[in-house]
Amino acid sequence: MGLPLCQVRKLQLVQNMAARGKPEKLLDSAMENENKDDVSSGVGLLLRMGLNDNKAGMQGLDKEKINKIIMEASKGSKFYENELKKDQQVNKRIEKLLELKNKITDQQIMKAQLQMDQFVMEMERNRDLSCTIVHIDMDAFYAAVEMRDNPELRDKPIAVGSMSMLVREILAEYDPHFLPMGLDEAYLNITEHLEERKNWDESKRKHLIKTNSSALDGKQKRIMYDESKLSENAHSCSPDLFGDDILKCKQNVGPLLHSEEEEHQQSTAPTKSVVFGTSAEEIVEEIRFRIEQKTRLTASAGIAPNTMLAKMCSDQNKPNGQYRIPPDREAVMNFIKDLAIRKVPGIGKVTEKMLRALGIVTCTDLYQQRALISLLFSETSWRNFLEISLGLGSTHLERDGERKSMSTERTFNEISTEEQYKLCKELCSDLAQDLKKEGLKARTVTLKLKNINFEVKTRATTVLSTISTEEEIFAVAKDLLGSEMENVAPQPLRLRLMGVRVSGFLTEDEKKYQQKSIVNFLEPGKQVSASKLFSRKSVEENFPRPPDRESFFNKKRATRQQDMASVTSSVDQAKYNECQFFICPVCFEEHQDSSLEAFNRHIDKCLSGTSGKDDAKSMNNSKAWENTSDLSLYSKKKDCQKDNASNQGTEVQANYVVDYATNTSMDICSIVQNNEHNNESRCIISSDRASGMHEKQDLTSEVSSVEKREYFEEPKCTEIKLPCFSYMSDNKILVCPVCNLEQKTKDLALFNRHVDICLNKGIIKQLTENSSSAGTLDREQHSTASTIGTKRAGKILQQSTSKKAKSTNSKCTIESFFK
DNA sequence: GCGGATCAC
DNA sequence: TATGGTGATCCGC
Repeated sequence: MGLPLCQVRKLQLVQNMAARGKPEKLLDSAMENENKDDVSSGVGLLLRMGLNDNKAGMQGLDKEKINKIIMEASKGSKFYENELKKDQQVNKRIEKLLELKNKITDQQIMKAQLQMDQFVMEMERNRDLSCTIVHIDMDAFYAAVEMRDNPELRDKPIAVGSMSMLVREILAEYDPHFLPMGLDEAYLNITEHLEERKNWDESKRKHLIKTNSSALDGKQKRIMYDESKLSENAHSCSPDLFGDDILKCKQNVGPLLHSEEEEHQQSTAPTKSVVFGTSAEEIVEEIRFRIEQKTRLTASAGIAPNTMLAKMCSDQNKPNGQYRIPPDREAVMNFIKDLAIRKVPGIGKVTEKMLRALGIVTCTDLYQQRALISLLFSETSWRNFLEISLGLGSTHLERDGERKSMSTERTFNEISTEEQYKLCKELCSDLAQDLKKEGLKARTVTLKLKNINFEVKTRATTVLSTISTEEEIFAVAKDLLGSEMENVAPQPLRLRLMGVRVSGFLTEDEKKYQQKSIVNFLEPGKQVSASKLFSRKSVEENFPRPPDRESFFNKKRATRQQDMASVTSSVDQAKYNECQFFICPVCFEEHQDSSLEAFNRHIDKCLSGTSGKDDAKSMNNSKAWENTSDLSLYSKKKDCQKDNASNQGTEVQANYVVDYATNTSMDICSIVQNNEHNNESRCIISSDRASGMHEKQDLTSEVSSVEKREYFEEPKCTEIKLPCFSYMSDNKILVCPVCNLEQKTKDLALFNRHVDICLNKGIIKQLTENSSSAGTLDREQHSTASTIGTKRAGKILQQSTSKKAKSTNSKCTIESFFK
C-alpha cells in the first residue's frame, strides 16, 4: 500500500520545506528571475508563493536547494506569470493603503486612539480566562516526511487518522462536544473535565501501555519495555520523530509510571500502565498518549484560555509536544507580545504583507497601531486585529450551522468546447448526487473558470426557486458557460479548470414550509387561502426575487427585444410592454390581470370551485408585470398577439418564469429556438438521464433539420454551441408550470393532464424525502447570519462534513487501521 | 446578489 | 515534472 498522502500535504510539504530558505538567499534567487529594479516585487512574490516560514519545528532540511528548484522551475511559466500579476495587484492595494494613510491627520489619529481605547477597555472587561481550551493537531505531516525519507516504510500501513474517529474513541471522553476541524485537528473544551477529574480515583486515570509511546519519552528511562514487542511496532515509529533529540515536552511534569509487576519481573511481564495526574497538562499528555496508542501517530497540542491561543500553542512545540498558556492575563500578553502576526490563524500572506507595509510585524505592533488600523480597515477587520493584539479569542466551541455552499471542480489539460460542456455536465451530475445525499436544494449556481493563464473567473445565477437535480443545475451552468464562450468568441475558451458551486440552500424550515404549502394546496377538502400561496409576502419568503443580473437567456431576450424595438414603432413597443397575462395554477386559464389582488381573488375562487370564466375576462389592461416580476409564479408575459403580431408581422415573444419548487421530475431538457427573421431554426435537445447522456432526441417536427444542433456531438463539430433560448413565433405554446417544459400539445386537456402528472410526481417525491418536524420560517435571519462575524480561528465553527467525509472515505487505510 | 480575493485545511 | 479541491468570508459594487 502506498503512502496515503493527499495532495494537500504534498503541496504543503513542498511549500513548507521551501519556507526554510534563508531570506537573503531567497532574495538572490528572486533577483535572478526578475527585473532587478523591482526588488519589492521579488520579495513579495516569494511571500505569495509561500516561501515565508510560518511553521514551527522545521529544522534540518535543505531549504536552499528546494527554493532554487521551485524558482527555477517556475520561471517563465504561466503559473509564475500569474503569481507576479497577483502580487502586483497586492502591491497596488498597498499603494492605496499608504496613500490613505498619508491623508490621515494627527487629529484623526488622536480621536481614533480614544475610541479604540474605549474598545480595549471593554474587551478587557470581558476577558474570560476561566476556560481551558485544547487544540490537538496530528503530526501526520512529519510522519509523511518520515515515510518519504524511508522508502522501505512505504508498504507498511500508516494511519493518516481522522479526528472524527478519535471522536468516538477518545476525545469525547474529555469533551463530548469537541470540535473536529478537518482530518487532523480538533478543539476540546476540557473545563468541565478538569473539575470532574479532581475527584477521580487513580484507577480512572490509569492507562495500559500497549505499544511504544513517544508521548512518554520524557519518562522513557523510567519505563521498561519488552524489546521484542517494541521491534514489532518499530515500523510505525520514525527514529527522527521519536528520538530524544527532538523531544520537546517542555512543560511536562510527567505522569507517575506504574509497573504492574516488580522490576525484576518486567522482562517476562511486558504489560505496563501509566497514571496521569489531574492538571490540564497531564490531561493533554494523557490524550496524546492515548491517541498514539490508538493510531501510532503522534500529536501536538496547545492548552490556553481560548481557541486562538490554543491553536497557536499547538504549533509551539510541534511535532509531538505540547504547550500551555496559563490562565492569567500577563502570561497571555507575554505569549502574544513578540509573536509574528503571520502566526495568527486568519492572517495570511496578503494581510501580512499589507500590515508589514504599515510597519506592523508583531502583535505588539498591531496593538500600538490600533488607531491607524481603525482608520484604514473595515470594522470587522480592525475589531479582529484588536482582539488578536489583546490575545482574545473564542472561549466556547461553536458548531457550524447549516452548510452554505457545495461545489466541485476539476483541473485538466486543455479540452475542446464540446468536452467543456460534457465536463460541465459531469460536474453538475456529481454535485447533484452530493446534494441528494444531504437532501439539499439550492438557489444559486456559480460557474468557476480558470483559463490557461491561471486567471480565475466566477459567474453566478440565482434562479427563482430551488434546484437540485443534475438537469436543473446544468441548465443554469451551461448558460453561464455559453455566455463566457460567447464573450471570448471567435476564440475558444481555453480552460485548465472548471468548477460548479451551488449555494443559497433552502433551510429545513423553508423546506417544511414549502412542502406544507404544496400539500395543503392539493389536499382535497382542506382549503388554503390562495393569497397565502401566492401573495407577495408569502412568495418573497419562499422564493427569492429574480436576479438583478440577467441570465444568459434573459440577456439574449433583451438583445432581441432591442433589435425588435429598432424595427417596431415605439407605440407598439409600449403595447408590448403593457400586454401580459397570468396563468392560473388551478384552472390553467390565462388571465389578463389588472392587479395581483384581482388575480389572487380569482385563484381563491378557483380553489373553492366557484371561479367563473368571466373573472378572467374582467381583468385587463394590466401593468402589473413590473410590480409582480418578483412574484411571477405561474405568470407569463407576452405580446398581445392581436395587437402586435398581425400588425407588424414581427416575432411574438413568450417570456416566462416558472417556479422550480416542485420541479422534481424533469427528465428531458428540451428547448426550441425558432427565429423567423433570419430563417434560422435550431433544436437543442438533450436527454440528461445518466444512462442516456449521449442520447439524442428530436421531439419537434417543425425544426429545420439543416440547422439542428446538439450539445454533445462528437468533436467533429467545431462550432461553438451557445446556449439555446426560447424564442417562439407562436405564442400559444404551453409551458408546464411544474417541469418548465414546453408542451407539444395545444390541447388544453392534454396539457392539464401533463401538469397533474408532473405535480403529483413532485409531491410524492417531497413527501418521501422530507421528515416531519415543525418550525418557523426564518429566512431573513439565515441570510444575514453570514455577515455577523468573521470566520477566524478565534471564532471556531465546525467545518461542513460532506466533502470532508468524502476525503475520509478515500483514505482506505484509516478505516482498516482503526478496525 | 455578483465577482474578485483571501484564508484555512 | 510542472502548481489542488472544498468551503467560508469579506469587500466593493
